[in-house]
Amino acid sequence: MSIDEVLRARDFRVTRARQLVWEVLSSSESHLSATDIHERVHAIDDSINASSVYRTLALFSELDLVRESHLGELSTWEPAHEDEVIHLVCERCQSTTHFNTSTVDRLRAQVEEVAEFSPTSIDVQITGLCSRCCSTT
Amino acid sequence: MSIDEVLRARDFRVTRARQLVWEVLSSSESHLSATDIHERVHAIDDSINASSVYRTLALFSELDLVRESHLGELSTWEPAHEDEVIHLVCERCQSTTHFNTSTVDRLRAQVEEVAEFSPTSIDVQITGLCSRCCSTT
DNA sequence: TCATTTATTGCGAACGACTTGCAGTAACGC
DNA sequence: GCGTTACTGCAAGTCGTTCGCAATAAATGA
Repeated sequence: MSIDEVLRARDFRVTRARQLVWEVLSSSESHLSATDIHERVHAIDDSINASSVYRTLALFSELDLVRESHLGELSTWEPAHEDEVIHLVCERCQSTTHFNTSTVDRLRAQVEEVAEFSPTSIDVQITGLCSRCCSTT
Repeated sequence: MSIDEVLRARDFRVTRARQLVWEVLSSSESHLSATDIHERVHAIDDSINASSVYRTLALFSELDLVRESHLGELSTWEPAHEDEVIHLVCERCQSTTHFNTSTVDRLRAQVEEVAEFSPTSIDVQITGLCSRCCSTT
Protein backbone atom coordinates (compact mmCIF):
# COMPACT_ATOMS: atom_id res chain seq x y z
CA MET A 1 0.00 0.00 0.00
CA SER A 2 1.62 3.22 -1.10
CA ILE A 3 1.52 6.42 0.94
CA ASP A 4 -0.99 7.83 -1.55
CA GLU A 5 -3.32 4.93 -0.95
CA VAL A 6 -2.90 5.09 2.81
CA LEU A 7 -3.79 8.77 2.82
CA ARG A 8 -6.79 8.34 0.53
CA ALA A 9 -8.03 5.39 2.54
CA ARG A 10 -8.14 7.60 5.60
CA ASP A 11 -9.73 10.57 3.85
CA PHE A 12 -6.67 12.75 3.76
CA ARG A 13 -5.55 14.57 0.65
CA VAL A 14 -2.51 13.47 -1.27
CA THR A 15 -0.20 16.46 -1.46
CA ARG A 16 3.33 16.98 -2.68
CA ALA A 17 4.55 17.84 0.82
CA ARG A 18 3.25 14.57 2.21
CA GLN A 19 4.62 12.54 -0.66
CA LEU A 20 8.06 14.08 -0.37
CA VAL A 21 8.28 13.75 3.41
CA TRP A 22 7.40 10.09 3.09
CA GLU A 23 9.87 9.59 0.28
CA VAL A 24 12.69 11.13 2.31
CA LEU A 25 11.79 9.20 5.45
CA SER A 26 11.44 5.83 3.83
CA SER A 27 14.57 6.12 1.72
CA SER A 28 16.80 7.10 4.65
CA GLU A 29 18.99 4.58 6.43
CA SER A 30 19.03 6.34 9.77
CA HIS A 31 16.73 8.43 11.90
CA LEU A 32 16.20 11.99 10.75
CA SER A 33 15.40 15.15 12.66
CA ALA A 34 12.61 17.39 11.42
CA THR A 35 15.26 19.83 10.24
CA ASP A 36 17.06 17.07 8.29
CA ILE A 37 13.80 16.07 6.68
CA HIS A 38 12.99 19.63 5.75
CA GLU A 39 16.45 20.12 4.23
CA ARG A 40 16.12 17.01 2.10
CA VAL A 41 12.58 17.80 1.04
CA HIS A 42 13.63 21.35 0.26
CA ALA A 43 16.46 20.06 -1.94
CA ILE A 44 13.91 18.23 -4.09
CA ASP A 45 11.26 20.94 -4.11
CA ASP A 46 12.19 24.27 -2.56
CA SER A 47 8.58 25.43 -2.46
CA ILE A 48 7.79 23.17 0.47
CA ASN A 49 7.78 25.05 3.74
CA ALA A 50 9.12 23.92 7.10
CA SER A 51 5.73 24.18 8.77
CA SER A 52 4.29 21.75 6.26
CA VAL A 53 7.00 19.30 7.21
CA TYR A 54 6.12 19.64 10.89
CA ARG A 55 2.42 19.33 10.17
CA THR A 56 3.02 16.31 7.98
CA LEU A 57 5.10 14.62 10.65
CA ALA A 58 2.35 15.25 13.19
CA LEU A 59 -0.19 13.73 10.84
CA PHE A 60 1.95 10.69 10.02
CA SER A 61 2.52 10.21 13.72
CA GLU A 62 -1.21 10.17 14.41
CA LEU A 63 -1.70 7.70 11.59
CA ASP A 64 1.07 5.55 13.11
CA LEU A 65 3.07 5.79 9.92
CA VAL A 66 6.14 7.13 11.67
CA ARG A 67 7.84 6.74 15.00
CA GLU A 68 9.35 9.60 16.93
CA SER A 69 12.33 9.00 19.19
CA HIS A 70 14.08 11.31 21.60
CA LEU A 71 17.50 9.73 21.30
CA GLY A 72 19.65 12.81 20.96
CA GLU A 73 19.24 16.51 21.54
CA LEU A 74 16.57 16.69 18.86
CA SER A 75 13.67 14.31 18.24
CA THR A 76 14.22 12.09 15.26
CA TRP A 77 11.81 10.28 12.97
CA GLU A 78 11.69 7.03 11.07
CA PRO A 79 9.00 4.92 9.42
CA ALA A 80 7.08 3.04 12.08
CA HIS A 81 8.22 -0.41 13.04
CA GLU A 82 6.46 -2.94 15.20
CA ASP A 83 8.99 -4.63 17.41
CA GLU A 84 10.59 -3.52 20.59
CA VAL A 85 13.91 -2.62 19.11
CA ILE A 86 17.09 -1.32 20.66
CA HIS A 87 18.63 1.81 19.23
CA LEU A 88 22.38 1.86 18.83
CA VAL A 89 23.50 5.44 18.38
CA CYS A 90 27.09 6.02 17.29
CA GLU A 91 28.51 9.01 19.11
CA ARG A 92 30.99 9.71 16.35
CA CYS A 93 29.10 9.36 13.06
CA GLN A 94 25.62 9.79 14.59
CA SER A 95 24.29 6.81 12.68
CA THR A 96 21.45 4.89 14.29
CA THR A 97 21.03 1.18 13.84
CA HIS A 98 18.47 -1.22 15.20
CA PHE A 99 19.22 -4.28 17.23
CA ASN A 100 16.61 -6.88 17.89
CA THR A 101 16.88 -9.18 20.86
CA SER A 102 14.66 -11.21 23.11
CA THR A 103 16.49 -9.70 26.04
CA VAL A 104 14.00 -6.87 25.95
CA ASP A 105 11.20 -9.34 26.50
CA ARG A 106 13.08 -10.82 29.41
CA LEU A 107 13.50 -7.36 30.81
CA ARG A 108 9.77 -6.78 30.63
CA ALA A 109 9.03 -10.00 32.45
CA GLN A 110 11.54 -9.18 35.18
CA VAL A 111 10.21 -5.71 35.75
CA GLU A 112 6.66 -6.98 35.99
CA GLU A 113 7.58 -9.69 38.44
CA VAL A 114 10.28 -8.18 40.61
CA ALA A 115 9.47 -4.46 40.52
CA GLU A 116 5.70 -4.92 40.32
CA PHE A 117 5.58 -2.43 37.51
CA SER A 118 3.29 -2.81 34.54
CA PRO A 119 5.15 -1.59 31.43
CA THR A 120 3.47 -0.07 28.40
CA SER A 121 6.59 0.83 26.43
CA ILE A 122 10.27 0.06 26.66
CA ASP A 123 12.89 2.37 25.23
CA VAL A 124 16.49 1.23 25.13
CA GLN A 125 19.17 3.54 23.89
CA ILE A 126 22.80 2.52 23.74
CA THR A 127 25.37 5.12 22.77
CA GLY A 128 28.90 4.18 21.82
CA LEU A 129 30.98 3.48 18.75
CA CYS A 130 29.69 1.56 15.76
CA SER A 131 31.93 -1.10 14.24
CA ARG A 132 33.07 1.18 11.43
CA CYS A 133 34.04 4.06 13.69
CA CYS A 134 35.49 1.73 16.30
CA SER A 135 37.90 0.18 13.81
CA THR A 136 39.25 3.57 12.69
CA THR A 137 40.06 4.90 16.15
CA MET B 1 32.18 14.09 50.17
CA SER B 2 29.90 17.10 49.96
CA ILE B 3 29.36 19.11 46.81
CA ASP B 4 31.47 21.89 48.33
CA GLU B 5 34.37 19.53 48.82
CA VAL B 6 34.02 18.06 45.34
CA LEU B 7 34.11 21.50 43.78
CA ARG B 8 37.08 22.66 45.84
CA ALA B 9 38.98 19.48 45.14
CA ARG B 10 38.70 20.19 41.45
CA ASP B 11 39.56 23.88 41.76
CA PHE B 12 36.10 25.24 41.13
CA ARG B 13 34.55 27.89 43.28
CA VAL B 14 31.77 27.07 45.69
CA THR B 15 28.87 29.35 44.82
CA ARG B 16 25.27 29.61 45.93
CA ALA B 17 23.99 28.70 42.46
CA ARG B 18 26.00 25.48 42.43
CA GLN B 19 25.01 24.57 45.95
CA LEU B 20 21.32 25.13 45.26
CA VAL B 21 21.28 23.23 41.96
CA TRP B 22 22.92 20.31 43.70
CA GLU B 23 20.51 20.51 46.63
CA VAL B 24 17.51 20.49 44.30
CA LEU B 25 18.86 17.65 42.17
CA SER B 26 19.88 15.39 45.01
CA SER B 27 16.71 15.89 47.03
CA SER B 28 14.40 15.13 44.11
CA GLU B 29 12.79 11.74 43.69
CA SER B 30 12.46 11.95 39.94
CA HIS B 31 14.35 13.33 36.98
CA LEU B 32 14.12 17.08 36.48
CA SER B 33 14.29 19.25 33.39
CA ALA B 34 16.50 22.32 33.41
CA THR B 35 13.36 24.44 33.69
CA ASP B 36 12.15 22.42 36.70
CA ILE B 37 15.50 22.85 38.37
CA HIS B 38 15.50 26.56 37.73
CA GLU B 39 12.00 26.91 39.13
CA ARG B 40 12.91 25.10 42.32
CA VAL B 41 16.18 26.95 42.74
CA HIS B 42 14.39 30.21 42.09
CA ALA B 43 11.82 29.38 44.78
CA ILE B 44 14.64 29.14 47.33
CA ASP B 45 16.67 32.10 46.09
CA ASP B 46 15.11 34.26 43.40
CA SER B 47 18.39 35.98 42.62
CA ILE B 48 19.73 32.92 40.81
CA ASN B 49 19.42 33.29 37.07
CA ALA B 50 18.44 30.64 34.54
CA SER B 51 21.74 30.88 32.69
CA SER B 52 23.59 30.04 35.88
CA VAL B 53 21.49 26.90 36.18
CA TYR B 54 22.36 25.89 32.63
CA ARG B 55 26.03 26.65 33.18
CA THR B 56 26.01 24.73 36.44
CA LEU B 57 24.39 21.71 34.81
CA ALA B 58 27.01 21.80 32.05
CA LEU B 59 29.76 21.92 34.66
CA PHE B 60 28.28 19.13 36.78
CA SER B 61 27.93 17.07 33.64
CA GLU B 62 31.59 17.50 32.79
CA LEU B 63 32.53 16.54 36.35
CA ASP B 64 30.32 13.45 36.03
CA LEU B 65 28.23 14.57 38.98
CA VAL B 66 25.00 14.44 37.03
CA ARG B 67 23.51 12.38 34.25
CA GLU B 68 21.49 13.81 31.39
CA SER B 69 18.79 11.74 29.69
CA HIS B 70 17.05 12.53 26.45
CA LEU B 71 14.15 10.20 26.90
CA GLY B 72 11.32 12.73 26.96
CA GLU B 73 10.62 15.91 25.05
CA LEU B 74 13.05 17.82 27.24
CA SER B 75 16.37 16.56 28.57
CA THR B 76 16.19 15.69 32.21
CA TRP B 77 18.84 15.54 34.90
CA GLU B 78 19.59 13.49 37.97
CA PRO B 79 22.62 12.81 40.17
CA ALA B 80 24.99 10.44 38.39
CA HIS B 81 24.63 6.71 38.93
CA GLU B 82 25.81 3.51 37.33
CA ASP B 83 24.61 2.47 33.90
CA GLU B 84 23.15 -0.74 35.06
CA VAL B 85 20.04 0.91 36.32
CA ILE B 86 16.70 0.98 34.61
CA HIS B 87 14.32 3.88 34.91
CA LEU B 88 10.73 3.02 35.60
CA VAL B 89 8.58 6.05 34.88
CA CYS B 90 4.97 5.90 35.97
CA GLU B 91 2.78 7.52 33.37
CA ARG B 92 0.14 8.38 35.90
CA CYS B 93 1.97 9.77 38.94
CA GLN B 94 5.17 10.65 37.06
CA SER B 95 7.36 9.08 39.73
CA THR B 96 10.68 7.64 38.60
CA THR B 97 12.13 4.64 40.32
CA HIS B 98 15.33 2.74 39.68
CA PHE B 99 15.51 -0.93 39.00
CA ASN B 100 18.77 -2.78 39.16
CA THR B 101 19.29 -5.91 37.14
CA SER B 102 22.11 -7.86 35.61
CA THR B 103 20.05 -8.08 32.44
CA VAL B 104 21.58 -4.79 31.38
CA ASP B 105 25.02 -6.38 31.58
CA ARG B 106 23.82 -9.20 29.41
CA LEU B 107 22.48 -6.65 26.96
CA ARG B 108 25.86 -4.97 26.79
CA ALA B 109 27.62 -8.25 26.13
CA GLN B 110 25.14 -9.14 23.40
CA VAL B 111 25.44 -5.83 21.67
CA GLU B 112 29.22 -6.01 21.72
CA GLU B 113 29.27 -9.51 20.37
CA VAL B 114 26.38 -9.68 17.94
CA ALA B 115 26.09 -6.10 16.73
CA GLU B 116 29.82 -5.32 16.94
CA PHE B 117 29.02 -2.13 18.73
CA SER B 118 31.12 -0.79 21.55
CA PRO B 119 28.79 0.82 24.10
CA THR B 120 29.75 3.70 26.35
CA SER B 121 26.40 4.21 28.02
CA ILE B 122 23.14 2.34 28.22
CA ASP B 123 19.88 4.07 28.91
CA VAL B 124 16.78 2.04 29.55
CA GLN B 125 13.48 3.71 30.23
CA ILE B 126 10.31 1.79 30.81
CA THR B 127 7.07 3.70 31.01
CA GLY B 128 3.94 2.17 32.47
CA LEU B 129 2.09 2.01 35.76
CA CYS B 130 3.80 1.69 39.12
CA SER B 131 2.43 -0.80 41.61
CA ARG B 132 0.59 1.86 43.56
CA CYS B 133 -1.15 3.38 40.55
CA CYS B 134 -1.78 -0.02 39.02
CA SER B 135 -3.68 -1.24 42.07
CA THR B 136 -5.98 1.79 42.10
CA THR B 137 -7.07 1.54 38.46
C1' DT C 1 40.82 42.03 58.16
C1' DC C 2 41.29 43.99 53.70
C1' DA C 3 42.98 44.40 48.85
C1' DT C 4 43.72 41.88 44.65
C1' DT C 5 42.68 38.68 41.19
C1' DT C 6 39.68 36.46 38.22
C1' DA C 7 36.11 32.80 38.06
C1' DT C 8 31.37 33.21 38.08
C1' DT C 9 27.23 35.63 37.76
C1' DG C 10 22.99 38.38 36.08
C1' DC C 11 21.22 40.52 32.39
C1' DG C 12 19.61 41.13 27.90
C1' DA C 13 19.95 39.97 23.36
C1' DA C 14 20.20 36.33 20.23
C1' DC C 15 19.43 31.67 18.52
C1' DG C 16 17.14 27.64 16.66
C1' DA C 17 13.44 24.38 16.81
C1' DC C 18 8.87 24.34 16.65
C1' DT C 19 3.84 26.33 16.57
C1' DT C 20 0.10 29.12 15.09
C1' DG C 21 -3.25 32.40 12.67
C1' DC C 22 -4.55 33.72 8.44
C1' DA C 23 -5.27 34.48 3.66
C1' DG C 24 -4.37 32.16 -0.58
C1' DT C 25 -3.93 27.68 -3.14
C1' DA C 26 -4.80 23.32 -4.93
C1' DA C 27 -6.86 18.56 -4.22
C1' DC C 28 -10.92 16.08 -4.73
C1' DG C 29 -16.06 15.23 -5.71
C1' DC C 30 -19.45 16.51 -8.69
C1' DG D 1 -14.44 22.82 -15.55
C1' DC D 2 -16.47 24.50 -10.82
C1' DG D 3 -17.17 24.82 -5.99
C1' DT D 4 -15.85 23.44 -1.47
C1' DT D 5 -12.59 23.27 2.00
C1' DA D 6 -8.40 20.68 3.44
C1' DC D 7 -3.71 22.17 3.04
C1' DT D 8 -0.15 25.23 2.35
C1' DG D 9 3.21 29.23 2.61
C1' DC D 10 4.23 32.99 5.09
C1' DA D 11 5.29 35.71 8.92
C1' DA D 12 5.00 36.45 13.55
C1' DG D 13 5.25 34.31 18.02
C1' DT D 14 6.67 30.89 21.73
C1' DC D 15 9.94 28.53 24.38
C1' DG D 16 14.18 26.29 25.87
C1' DT D 17 18.82 27.26 25.64
C1' DT D 18 23.25 29.94 24.63
C1' DC D 19 26.33 33.90 24.54
C1' DG D 20 28.79 38.47 25.27
C1' DC D 21 29.78 41.61 28.55
C1' DA D 22 30.01 44.39 32.55
C1' DA D 23 29.33 43.72 37.48
C1' DT D 24 29.98 40.70 41.46
C1' DA D 25 31.82 37.84 44.85
C1' DA D 26 34.94 33.65 46.00
C1' DA D 27 39.51 32.54 47.01
C1' DT D 28 44.31 33.87 48.05
C1' DG D 29 47.88 36.26 50.29
C1' DA D 30 49.46 40.24 52.91
